[in-house]
Amino acid sequence: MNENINTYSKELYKFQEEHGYFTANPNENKPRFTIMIPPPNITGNLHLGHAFTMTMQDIIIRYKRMCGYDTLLLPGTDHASIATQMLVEKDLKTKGIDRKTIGREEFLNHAWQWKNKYTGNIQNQLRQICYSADWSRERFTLDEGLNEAVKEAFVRMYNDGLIYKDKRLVNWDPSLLTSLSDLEVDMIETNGNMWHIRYDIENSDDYIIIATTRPETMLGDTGIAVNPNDERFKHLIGKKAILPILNRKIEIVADDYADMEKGTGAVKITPAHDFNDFEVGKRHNLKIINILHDNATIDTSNIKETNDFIQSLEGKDRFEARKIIIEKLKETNHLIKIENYTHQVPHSQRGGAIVEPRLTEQWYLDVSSMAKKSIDLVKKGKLEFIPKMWENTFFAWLSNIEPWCISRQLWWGHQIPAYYTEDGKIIVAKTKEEAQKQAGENVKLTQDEDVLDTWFSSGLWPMSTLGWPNEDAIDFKTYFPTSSLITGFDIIFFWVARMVMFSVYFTNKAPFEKVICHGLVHDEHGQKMSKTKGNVIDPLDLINEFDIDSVRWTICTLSGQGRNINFGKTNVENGRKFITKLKNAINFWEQKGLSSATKFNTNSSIAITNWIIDKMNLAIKNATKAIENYRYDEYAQTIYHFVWDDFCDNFIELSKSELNGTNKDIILSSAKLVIQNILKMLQPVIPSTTALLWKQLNFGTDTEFLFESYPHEEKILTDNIYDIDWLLQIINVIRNIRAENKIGFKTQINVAFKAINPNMKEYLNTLQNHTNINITIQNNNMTDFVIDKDTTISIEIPNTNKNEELEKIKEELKEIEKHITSLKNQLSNKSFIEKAPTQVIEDRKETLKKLEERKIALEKLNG
RNA sequence: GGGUGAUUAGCUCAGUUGGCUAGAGCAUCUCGUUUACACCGAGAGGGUCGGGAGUUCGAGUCUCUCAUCACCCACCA
Repeated sequence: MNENINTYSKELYKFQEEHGYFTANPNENKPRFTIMIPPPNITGNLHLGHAFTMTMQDIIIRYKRMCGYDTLLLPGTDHASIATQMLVEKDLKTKGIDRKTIGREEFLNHAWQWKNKYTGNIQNQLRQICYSADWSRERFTLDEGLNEAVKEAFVRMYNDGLIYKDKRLVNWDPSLLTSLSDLEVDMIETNGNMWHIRYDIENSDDYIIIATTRPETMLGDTGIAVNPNDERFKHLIGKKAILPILNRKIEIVADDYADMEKGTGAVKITPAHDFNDFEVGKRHNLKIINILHDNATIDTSNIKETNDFIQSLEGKDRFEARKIIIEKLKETNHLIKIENYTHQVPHSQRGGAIVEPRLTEQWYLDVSSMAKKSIDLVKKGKLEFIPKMWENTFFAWLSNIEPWCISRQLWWGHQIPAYYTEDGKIIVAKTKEEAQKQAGENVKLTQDEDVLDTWFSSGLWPMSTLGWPNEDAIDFKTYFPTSSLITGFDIIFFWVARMVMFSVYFTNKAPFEKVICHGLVHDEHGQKMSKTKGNVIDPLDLINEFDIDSVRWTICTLSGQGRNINFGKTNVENGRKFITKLKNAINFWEQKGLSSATKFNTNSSIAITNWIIDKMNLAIKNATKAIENYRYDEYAQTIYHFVWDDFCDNFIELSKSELNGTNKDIILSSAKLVIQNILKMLQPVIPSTTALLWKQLNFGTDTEFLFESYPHEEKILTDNIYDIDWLLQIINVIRNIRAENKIGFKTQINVAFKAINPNMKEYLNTLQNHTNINITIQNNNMTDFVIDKDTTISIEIPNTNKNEELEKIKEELKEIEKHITSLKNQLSNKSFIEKAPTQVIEDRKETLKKLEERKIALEKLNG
């Protein structure tokens, strides 16, 4: 029992993995239950959030395995194109290597090395948390099969006209030198300035003032927009303004985009560097002048109105140029006002560079129709979100979705299967050979340099990992669509929506039946975990400090339905306490001779064994309901209370006085059954501890314990169930009396007792002898060992001389009277009687009756 | 600006379709080593369920409204 559970856990897992216990078998004639891992990025080690989501998956898989399913928990990792490339580049930089000098191929070698290292770490970590995954089916988003799937998907969608190339503004990361999708851009509130700049009107003394947060973009201004209804500027529409410094003449146009309330009401238009301006420019045929290089330094080559000052800006960083231009505007008296201004500025999610809209040619995927289909699928109930509220989020995003920019100017990823002839013709094909065939033997082809957005391949994950595009693959036929997806709500857009869209498009089916969205891990006070706050908890540290099962148990108890999972070490301490408590309880039974217990037999039972079996049945019922509904917290809580309150505090205490008597074996056999079922119910959550106990108690083999069948409710003769709450009351009252030495205490317990209890007399005698307390039975309908329902037991301790208890009785009387009055009022209310369901009325009457009995009893004691 | 969710005991949270005196864990206080367990046991205190209004025989639960907080989406004048 003192074996180090972490060590044991590793050995057990190793054995089970090596013997293929986690391996799915499509040939078995069993129902299927499949979960795909949300593939972790190979950018680092697993964090606590991963531990949560993976443990939740594993719990349900282990549960289903016990329920007789052929389970598949498919593991794998994601190449995480942009994030990984960034880290590999950074890593190379520390070695003094620049990616551009070593070239694409060499760089990819480094990236693969990186991949192998981190995949290894991740695999080990998953094994350490007992993730019972089918490693024979492990996949990586850049492996051969997935490459095949990605190419197939791309070619098909291209041929269907959904994938196309387009030149338009795109979110550009000037640090990583790649395009980004809308989702990869974070708007961050930033303190900045609003500069008011005067633009003079051509051939006039008049002028117009515009406000901007990015004055350097004026180099690319080709117009000014005012609202057509704005009286202030109506007279200027159609006239030309003179751009300061450059003296470029730009047109003043009327456009609804100009908001009269915002800024000065007049807005400068820079079509090459602002999404809205681009649209305005298109409407009014304004020129597009690009003024930035790809790394966001000033590019003067497109500026016709150049001069020495402009020349001096060439190659300067955008923010430096901003300062210089502001100074110049001050000098020339064009700067009217500087305001402090907080606004949302787009930052790259990776690396944090400020994103610039940039005019480039990129590949886009038109997702509008698959988005619609995906929405329908959920609305029709073919795909269910748990909790349901996330469906709204899903709908909201999909119902106004823009074309998805899928190309990235990176090396690490799926290279786009598009080939160009020398005269610029595009051929899209899965292989170069195929493209060559289409182009003709002698045509020189070069493949598109770009790679695909990493989410393109993860979007295909549930299909590609099972063998798609080969729809006859045995795994695909057997395990697709999968059962449940368990993941954090933060990737509903990035990942879930994309998987649904692709799956709907290619198979007309949802890729899973249910999506379970859990909250994100925060610290114990609900604060986000971050390195700067110093509140990050490493799951491996936790496992070392406590143990794997305590951690898994804690994860289970905390996995509620909320948005935040508040996690503190105290939680794990409590988890460990629970497991210790269970071990101690089992230890008690071992000492009492559990090993010699015979098989539990319904026919030979006594009050307390029936009671505990009844409680056990209730626990099994509630636990099953909870886990079936993915209510991990309720699952854990149900078992917790059953083990701690019913099994330990009450059953053991009740049994103690019986264990020397004739009922010993009956009690031991019921204890054995209960322990077995507790271990089984806990196996999905704490697989190692339960397996070890299973072995040590000689219930069976520990390594195969995970295949034991999940407990079912045990049959009891229904007329033989005892309500022994009163017995517990007696025990506790006596303990309390002894504890507080309350001499002169009188109390009375009403018995709602359903049937014969053959041990009654013996039990009471034992208690009397042990405690020197008088126990008398009132309302004496008792013939020897029978207690009727209305029997009242009173306990009395001699030497009445304290009135502390009398005070308490008086207080309770007051409370009861209040309650009785309110119940009586309710029951005499005509509308209540007419409208309330009969069950409710009956319940109220029953309560009233009980209360009145209690009142009489208390009054007697009160004297 | 649009949306979603939250607000219940000192803290962290449960509370299924409205139904008996609103629960748990932790924390606090009192008492206690009795046949496993001090990683323990017995007990106690602590809540006008964010404010207000409405529907109902009955509201923590449904509707409206206000307030505060969190998150998501959109927005670089």
